[in-house]
Amino acid sequence: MTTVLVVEDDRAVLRGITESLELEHFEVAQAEDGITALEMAQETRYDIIILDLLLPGKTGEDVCRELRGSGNDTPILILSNKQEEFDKVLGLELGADDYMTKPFGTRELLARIRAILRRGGALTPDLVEYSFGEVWINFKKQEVTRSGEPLKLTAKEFEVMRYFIEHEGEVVSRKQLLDEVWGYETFPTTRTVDNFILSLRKKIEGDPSNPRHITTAHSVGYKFIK
Amino acid sequence: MTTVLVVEDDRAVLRGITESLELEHFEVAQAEDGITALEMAQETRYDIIILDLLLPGKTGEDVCRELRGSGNDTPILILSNKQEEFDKVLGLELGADDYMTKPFGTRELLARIRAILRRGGALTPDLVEYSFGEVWINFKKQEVTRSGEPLKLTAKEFEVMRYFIEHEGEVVSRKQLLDEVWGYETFPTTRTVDNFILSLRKKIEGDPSNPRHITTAHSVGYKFIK
DNA sequence: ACTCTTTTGACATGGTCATGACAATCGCGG
DNA sequence: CCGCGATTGTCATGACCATGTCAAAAGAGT
Repeated sequence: MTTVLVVEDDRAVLRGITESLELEHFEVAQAEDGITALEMAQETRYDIIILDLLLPGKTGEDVCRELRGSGNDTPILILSNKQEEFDKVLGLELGADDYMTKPFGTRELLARIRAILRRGGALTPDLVEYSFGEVWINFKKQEVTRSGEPLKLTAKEFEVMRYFIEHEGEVVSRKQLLDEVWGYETFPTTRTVDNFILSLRKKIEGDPSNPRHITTAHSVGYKFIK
Repeated sequence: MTTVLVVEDDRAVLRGITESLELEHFEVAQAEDGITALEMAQETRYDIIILDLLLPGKTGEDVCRELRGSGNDTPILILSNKQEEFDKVLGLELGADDYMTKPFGTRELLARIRAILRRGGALTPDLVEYSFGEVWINFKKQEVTRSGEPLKLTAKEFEVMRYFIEHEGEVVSRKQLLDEVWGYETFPTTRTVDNFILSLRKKIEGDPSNPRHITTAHSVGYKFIK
């Protein structure tokens, strides 16, 4: 079981991240301030630490530096609100392994976590190619064909598609999609999701009005079937 | 699969190098101090070792000398912060195969790694000549022609082109280009990339406003197609 | 100092996405 | 089996954001 320490003072974000990680079967520990985080990290060995920069008590910067100073080399993924913040920190040779600027979708967060963990050891590689029915998708090349015919997806459509594929056979709610693909701090209406479904169906389904792959789970969400 | 051992105590640099190498499909092992590095090198046979001179525990100099002393002839590429440092070391007949002074771009690092490996025998030769559509490029001679007509690319344009060619068919993000071609310690705005795309298109595309080879992947990056 | 290259900034343009209206469909209870 | 409310399908619209493009500033090399 992979253990993750999430350090984040914004409860909403903390909860969101935790839920997403638990959904992916990570074991999650939480800290809401720098001092607690340090204590926890020194006591327990986590596989990775997700660390917000802006924290009460001690900043994430402090936490990071003190951990490294005490010889702790747990991989750290920094969350910051602005690009510039991290640039500054990077200049200070903080010793973090990666960083993300808010807002971010959970998909990206998970991808980065997996990338970091993969560096340290063994973990499954990223999804590059996938096919179902008459459709072929190559995420690396951002190319899609249906029955051999190339078709165009937008960046976000690729992301939604990827999410569906990674959760093949599961019912995913609109909220889940919004959180995971769009990110916590953006609040489009659920109508937006429907529209992406619509446009995806038009593109990948043979008969868009009788979808076979992206099916509706009424009053719950959608389900992708290979 | 080519294996590389990177020995570097600055995490940011270590991470940068690791990512670049992994992006180029090398298998990367990491060490952050001289002692660990020695152990790893004696236990496993790597195709090449990237070795920072300034290390905690044992200096890169020590590591290099001890390896050679014990009969290990794995190619070594030295990284040093200053020209003088290496000059000193070179006088000591250290037995390294090449060296670079920081800061350096990833392109240069990769070029040197490939050069060293090629000497040893195993690795595809460098990209010397390449053609697509009406365009011929000779990287060694730094010459380009389109429909037989010679045209001039700047040094950086050559590098961007080379990166595109080496990643033909893949979508590459602006960030990726900045990291890989410009090097991880420079932070030009992303506008810079666009302008290089613009100027490359003007030069190599028959109809620059309808690019066939350097295509746009909206909100993601660009893609080179042969 | 001059020239060529690279970077930056400004503006125009086009694509993408979010929203709301309305129609169609579903599920549930009668 | 029918009807009603709730949910989803569908489309048109406008705002916004990413990119195309150019010009000028900054930097590098000679």
